[in-house]
Amino acid sequence: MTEPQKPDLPSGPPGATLEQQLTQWLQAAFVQAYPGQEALADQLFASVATDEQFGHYQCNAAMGLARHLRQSPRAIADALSAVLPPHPALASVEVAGPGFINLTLSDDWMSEALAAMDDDARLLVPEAGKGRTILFDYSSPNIAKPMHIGHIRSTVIGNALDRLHRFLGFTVISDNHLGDWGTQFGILILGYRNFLDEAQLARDPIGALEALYVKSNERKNEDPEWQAQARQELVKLQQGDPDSRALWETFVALSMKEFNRIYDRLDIRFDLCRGESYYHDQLPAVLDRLRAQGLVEESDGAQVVRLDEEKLPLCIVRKSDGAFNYATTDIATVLARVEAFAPEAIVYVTDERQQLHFKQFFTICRKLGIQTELRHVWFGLMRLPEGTFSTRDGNVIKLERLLDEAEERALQLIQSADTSLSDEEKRAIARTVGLGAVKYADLSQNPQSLVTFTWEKALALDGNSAPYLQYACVRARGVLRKYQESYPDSSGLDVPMHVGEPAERDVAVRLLRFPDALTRATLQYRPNLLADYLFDLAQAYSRFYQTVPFLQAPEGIRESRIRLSLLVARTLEQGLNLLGIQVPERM
RNA sequence: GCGCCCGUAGCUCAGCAGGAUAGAGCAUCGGAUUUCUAAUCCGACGGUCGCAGGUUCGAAUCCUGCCGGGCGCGCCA
Repeated sequence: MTEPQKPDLPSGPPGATLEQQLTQWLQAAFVQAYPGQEALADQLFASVATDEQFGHYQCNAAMGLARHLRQSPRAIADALSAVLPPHPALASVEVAGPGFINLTLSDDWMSEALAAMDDDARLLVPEAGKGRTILFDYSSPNIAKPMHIGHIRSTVIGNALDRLHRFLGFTVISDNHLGDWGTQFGILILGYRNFLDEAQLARDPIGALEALYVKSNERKNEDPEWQAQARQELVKLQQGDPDSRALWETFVALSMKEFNRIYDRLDIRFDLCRGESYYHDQLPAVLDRLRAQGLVEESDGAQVVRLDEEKLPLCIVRKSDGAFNYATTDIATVLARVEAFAPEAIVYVTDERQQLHFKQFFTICRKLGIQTELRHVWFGLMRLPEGTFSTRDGNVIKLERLLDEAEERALQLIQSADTSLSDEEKRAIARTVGLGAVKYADLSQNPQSLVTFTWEKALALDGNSAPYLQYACVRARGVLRKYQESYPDSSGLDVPMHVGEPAERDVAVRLLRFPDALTRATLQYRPNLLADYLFDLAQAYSRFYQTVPFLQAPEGIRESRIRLSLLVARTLEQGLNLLGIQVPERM
């Protein structure tokens, strides 16, 4: 359930992507050429050619089918190409090597397809998620602790998945499941009552709360009496003691104020912000329900669910001291979400350390008869070159400091450039560029790889980075301005999209891959696939920009290239926006 | 001990529904600006895809074992 799935790309028009159309076309031919072998048809699919010397798309299925059909791959490829009807998109279909079927798009078709893309607000991306509801659970920081760089992946990746699914037409509910309940509050309240530094609280609320927690927790670890008092405080809070409750509300309010400031800065909003406390009073009912299904046993005083059949460790659903823990809360949360929103899937975005927990609690949910797909999208832990960071070791890097630093570096770069921009404009650009760089650094790599944080990498402003993409976009838009200055009397851009020069064709072919790249990135929960695509498109466009004249080109071609540039700009901007990254007007 | 993940160029990483000579960025070196934004482009250099087996016409990609690293394994979330 936590494994990445094959993309369940919708098949067939209306609203099929180019790869889907070509795949259908190949499969139909296969069924015709090999009646009675329909079961093998789904082995045929079109994919982007590995090398453009072979064409734009290819189908490699003949080699794999040879065994099943007891024919040579070459014969199969030939038999297929013999029955393949002409395809409007293709200039040529060629069998090569051992049995590759190479497909080359026709310039005329690309020209028309680009015009259609230009006319389409969705850039030809099908609404694969229309009528479907999905809930995303991401970010989920802990109250009374600062957001540090360890929170950025869940927040940024989760938000990108959220935006991507919305664009595909899914009804998305984003929910920030705050860590706002549990044992830590007993410790914190006790610390507050004994060590409070009011001046610090006024100056730096979260820093003050964090310090209180650390100090109180240290005392707890060496002083059994203190530990007992902390437990007392927790019991008082959970029993609804007004003083305790008021303190807790203060902690939550102070933290949320800070979190919201950061979310605003990150350009992230949640539909819901239901922390663990929201489900607190539903926990006894969850235990009852587990008991009613005969799932609960007692072990060392705790209530547990055994998962021996699934070869998983047992899961504690109520501690020996009578308190509930996170597993029970998570089950309650699923039950409440299913009842309130009836989503077809609930997706959790957290780091890899929680994999076992999710396997356990997903299994229990299935035992309870929950049908909703539960999926854990996990990513590798972020660490520092010297090792894992932790609040205790005091080596955390706060998220805000990272963002400040990113903006600062972007600002320095702008200052050193010769531009006519005002200081205010420069600061605005630096904000967009710096934030984009930080987000892109996380979104452009495979989520599952472990990330070793370095300032240099997180803040890179060149190469495969957000500023590169933003810059390509800004330049692509800029040509329109120049064109209008140079040709004020032009009759407009209502011209056919010309696909002639190799550099122009490279851009055209890539533009038309946008629907496939976006759909795949979304349905596989892998924003880095979209980032890869955007970088590839931006590179192709930069080459085009550098090598092919626009304003000097003959009339007609000139307008076509402006139009192509604008389409590139729209595509890049749409893609970046779906990653949560904005594009400045100038840079 | 058991489980999950990672190991690809000097560095950081893509690629992994098996496919044609293994890609990019950074770094290094050499070029390009009377012309659309040089935060750019072109070229060079650079790899026994951790090791060893296996499956296959074909393996960086799938399977097994080993080595190295990260993380997890009943009252934290």
